[in-house]
Amino acid sequence: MFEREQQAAETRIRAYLAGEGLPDLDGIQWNPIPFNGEWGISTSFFQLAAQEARQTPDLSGKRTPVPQRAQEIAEGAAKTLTALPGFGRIEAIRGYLNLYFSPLVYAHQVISTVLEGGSSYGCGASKHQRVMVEYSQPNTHKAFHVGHLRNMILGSAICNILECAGYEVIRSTYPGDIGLHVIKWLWNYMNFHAGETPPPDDITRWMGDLYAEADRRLSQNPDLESEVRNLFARWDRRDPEVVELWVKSRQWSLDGFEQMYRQLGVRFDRVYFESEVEDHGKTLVDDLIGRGIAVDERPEGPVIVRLDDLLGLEKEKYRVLVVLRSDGTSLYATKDLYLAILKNQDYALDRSIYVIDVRQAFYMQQIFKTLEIMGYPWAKDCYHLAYEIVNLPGNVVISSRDGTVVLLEDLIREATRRAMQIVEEKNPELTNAQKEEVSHAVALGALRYTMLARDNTKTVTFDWESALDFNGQAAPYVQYAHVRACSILRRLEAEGEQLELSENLSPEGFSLHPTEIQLVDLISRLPGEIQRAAAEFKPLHLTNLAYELARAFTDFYNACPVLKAEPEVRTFRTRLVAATRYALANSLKVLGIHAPEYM
RNA sequence: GCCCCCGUAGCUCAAUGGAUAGAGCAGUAGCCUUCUAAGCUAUUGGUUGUGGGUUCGAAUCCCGCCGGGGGCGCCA
Repeated sequence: MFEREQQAAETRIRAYLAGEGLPDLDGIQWNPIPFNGEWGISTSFFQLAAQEARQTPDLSGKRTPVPQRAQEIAEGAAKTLTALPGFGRIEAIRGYLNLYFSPLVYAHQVISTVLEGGSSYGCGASKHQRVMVEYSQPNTHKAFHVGHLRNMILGSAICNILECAGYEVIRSTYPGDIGLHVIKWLWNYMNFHAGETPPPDDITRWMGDLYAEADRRLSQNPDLESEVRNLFARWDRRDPEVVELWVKSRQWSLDGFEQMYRQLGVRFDRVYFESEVEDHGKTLVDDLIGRGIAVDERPEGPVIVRLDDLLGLEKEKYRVLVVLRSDGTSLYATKDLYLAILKNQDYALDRSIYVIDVRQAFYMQQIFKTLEIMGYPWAKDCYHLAYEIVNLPGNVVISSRDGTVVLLEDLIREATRRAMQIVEEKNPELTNAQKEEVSHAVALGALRYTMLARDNTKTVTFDWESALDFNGQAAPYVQYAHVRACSILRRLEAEGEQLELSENLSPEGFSLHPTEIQLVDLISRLPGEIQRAAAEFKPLHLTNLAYELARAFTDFYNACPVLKAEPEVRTFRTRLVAATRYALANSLKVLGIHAPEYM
């Protein structure tokens, strides 16, 4: 945020190094000083000292050790950095050069920047790049369970983060609306549930129940398999009766999904149906055979792409990708290859992100490599954002077959119920509508935060107790800090006070409390952390920052009264509270967590 | 057999190659005439799985080993 001042310091340091005949650095690496209570940036000279030692051989055998030499350089640099605008104290310690900002000057600068940016503080300028994020690939006609949750939460958060960072984001979803599971469902419906419609507020459970029932009937009585095969054949002929029911029941599923998407803050700009890309995928495979990329082993074998052979690799790496079954029916690969092409045709993408669990990592590499071999230059801009799966305690994999599923709607309902209990207890004077709003924000926020506050590569173990734990390092703590900030501002307004948020112009009148400096420091990091989270696809950086912000604000809240402060201090703190509220609200917003004004 | 991921406090997890490895939970002892106690304070807790290497400096990068999980020609 203070590039100008930093630049000035950098120029002076490099001038000093040149004057001393020391090797020049490509650029100076600045880090925040990792101690509380003061605020500044630091750089170290170990690298420089080590480089110097390498360049000039030590003949006497009594050269200064690197750490000590780094300290000498730091001290020398510190001496030349007198009267540096914007900085107060300067110190050289243990090889590090620490430049401390003049707290009030910078605090004002940070706060003003936040208040000007308002609800868009933290977001970056447009990068003029268009990126598609595909996430949520549920099967229609089946249940939605907590295993799907991480994908949706991660995908939607990544979209928000990329958007805030300055990318144009296209959110896409890829429902599995065809296949054996759909036929089974249709068979069960036609034979045992004809004419029924799903309960409007519990569609997905009903759809899932009917699927489970179909599965049960068929496994209990293998003779019925032929009926299902028969129905599949009718579907293949596009029998109008079957197609009509398929369209209608698919819509039920989609309506049910939409209900959950809305609650979870998930939305899409484009829906790609599996049914939409299947035929084109098969045509594409023909094309691949014609071009000699794919080998047609039918009828004895499937159509395959020998990736290692095509790439001339000695050691196995990409192996063999099967792109069409020996009976000519399609596979995931058939469709995924065409889908990738379609996405680029539709939107001329600069990047294409796939949010899919890590078990598909190898498969995704095969797909991208095949696209590269096909000659698509954008293949290198495809990226598989892999995340680890959600397990149940004892490393039990969630499976609808084993009956280990926790339905998403049950989880959301239970979380909301639990949150409502706590709201009733903590804040009974709220209206019923307010309680509803708060418990929803808390429950969904807690679920989202827990999922996002874990590195993508780490498995999540789902258990009810920790999923519904609203204490400690969790969304409600951050939300509560936001509520307190809102509360202070509300009281100021209620006192008839004009919220004096314009520049406070007497920076000499008082000094800042350490909690204020800490808070300002964290607020100033939001734009950088958003860029980092976008670059690394890690919402974790923002859950960390949001929590630290909340904690810093709570410390400030306990240490620094606002309403009862002296007028000048009170004005400063009011501005600081207003800035904190934006920083908290904005970081929660990109995480897809609602920031309530009361709770 | 080959490839990928993980291993940090009793538990769940953090930590751009950088200064004293940090939080939460659980435990113990306290704090509501105060801007909301969904909070705060104090306190306990570590050979960062293990052995080498690179580096001025390694939880972080490289190699080996141990333990756990996942993937590898017609599942999705």
